[in-house]
Amino acid sequence: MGDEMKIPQATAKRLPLYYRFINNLYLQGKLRVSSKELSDAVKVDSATIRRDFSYFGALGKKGYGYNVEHLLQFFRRTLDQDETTEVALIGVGNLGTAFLNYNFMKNNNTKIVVAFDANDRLVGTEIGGVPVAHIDDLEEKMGNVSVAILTVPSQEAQGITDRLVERGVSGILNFTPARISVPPTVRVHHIDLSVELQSLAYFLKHYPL
Amino acid sequence: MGDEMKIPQATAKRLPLYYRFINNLYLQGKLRVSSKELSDAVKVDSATIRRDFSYFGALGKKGYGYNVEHLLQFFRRTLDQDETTEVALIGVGNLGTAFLNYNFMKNNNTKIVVAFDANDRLVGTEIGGVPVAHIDDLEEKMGNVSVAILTVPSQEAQGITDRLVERGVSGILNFTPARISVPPTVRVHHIDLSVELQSLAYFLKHYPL
DNA sequence: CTAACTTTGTGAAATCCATCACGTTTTTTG
DNA sequence: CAAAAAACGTGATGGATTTCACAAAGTTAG
Repeated sequence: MGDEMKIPQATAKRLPLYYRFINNLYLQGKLRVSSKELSDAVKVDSATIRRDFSYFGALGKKGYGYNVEHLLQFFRRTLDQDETTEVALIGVGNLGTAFLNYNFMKNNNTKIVVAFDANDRLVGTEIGGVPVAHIDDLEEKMGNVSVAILTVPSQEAQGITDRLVERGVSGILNFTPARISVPPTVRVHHIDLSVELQSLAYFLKHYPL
Repeated sequence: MGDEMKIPQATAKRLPLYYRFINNLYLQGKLRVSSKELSDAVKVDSATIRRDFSYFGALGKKGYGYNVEHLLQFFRRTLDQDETTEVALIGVGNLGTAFLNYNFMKNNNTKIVVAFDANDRLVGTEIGGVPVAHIDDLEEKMGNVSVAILTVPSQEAQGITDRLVERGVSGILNFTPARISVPPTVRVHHIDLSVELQSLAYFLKHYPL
């Protein structure tokens, strides 16, 4: 594993974005790309892109740019694109349903393999090709997925989280407004939709561009 | 307007989060709260919370903490909670529908007032209390909303964005994987669901906790 | 009232990140 | 082939943010 453990987190967060755009270029048949072109596409400063890539060594050639196929293969390896990460989704409400129907597998190595909900009307059905099980059977039916998407009502968030952690989940994408507590070995990414909307509104009013 | 234009962006992004938790405390009848307690609740370091608050002056009292009601009133003013920001939603697919059904107005000063889609079957209906209009009538029916939520297919993203910008929208919450181009006077926040999921997977594999 | 305790607000240090600026290498053009 | 242009990789810089750590001020208990 880790050749390079020293990649800045900010860089790591951009890698999947780079990967997607490089893949698009590849599909379009482009052979080479410069940091400037990539910058226009992903809206990240070209110097930042070069810096990001440089953490992995010299991927480009001076005066030429980057070879698209080479870059793509590199990112595929780095992002483990050949190995699918299996994901469980907890809470098949509006948002959960949207994710199940969303085709995450397009340019993506993550796949929702099972969903859980407390609503008996949903249990046993399939949504977006994913079977829905009862939340009571969580421990029994979640297999060995290590990542969970949490789209339950906030009140349930901590309780479910505790069960997920107990079951060995090591990453949680939390869409509930609740800030959940986990042991230090578990990573949580929060996506708080109303905070995003409110902070956008705040920026608009107080940080005129 | 701006008494203090010098609040760090990182702080500004946390304000809505603080607001929500302080509101919860208020509803629970708590009279005071320390930065340490708040830290446990929102999972932000207590020194960071104190620093954040300090940009607005001395909101607390040494040895005591912060008076919940006072804090709440302060944040309500600061975040313009009394003035609702009207929002338009473009693209009533799975994700868009989820947002329409989601009750954004709970502890929130933003409200989706109109939605647009190209599907004639949806046009004229109401979802989550929000009327759906045809995308062709965008200019005519969006009133003077200044914020838009973009949940259209990526291919449409740039075209719709151009029309929104032309119509005077100054903030866009972009849920499409496309990186849209806007003039420098328009603020865009990207929420890229598959990037979030992939980067979480990457962190899990490469940044063991 | 005093002593022990609590908690803020903030200098100072540390960290993290983005960007500039340019030497170097390669490509392209004439 | 020579000169001009393109574009990388990176040292250095500056800016933003987080965190430490502690004096000052207030609270609580006896």
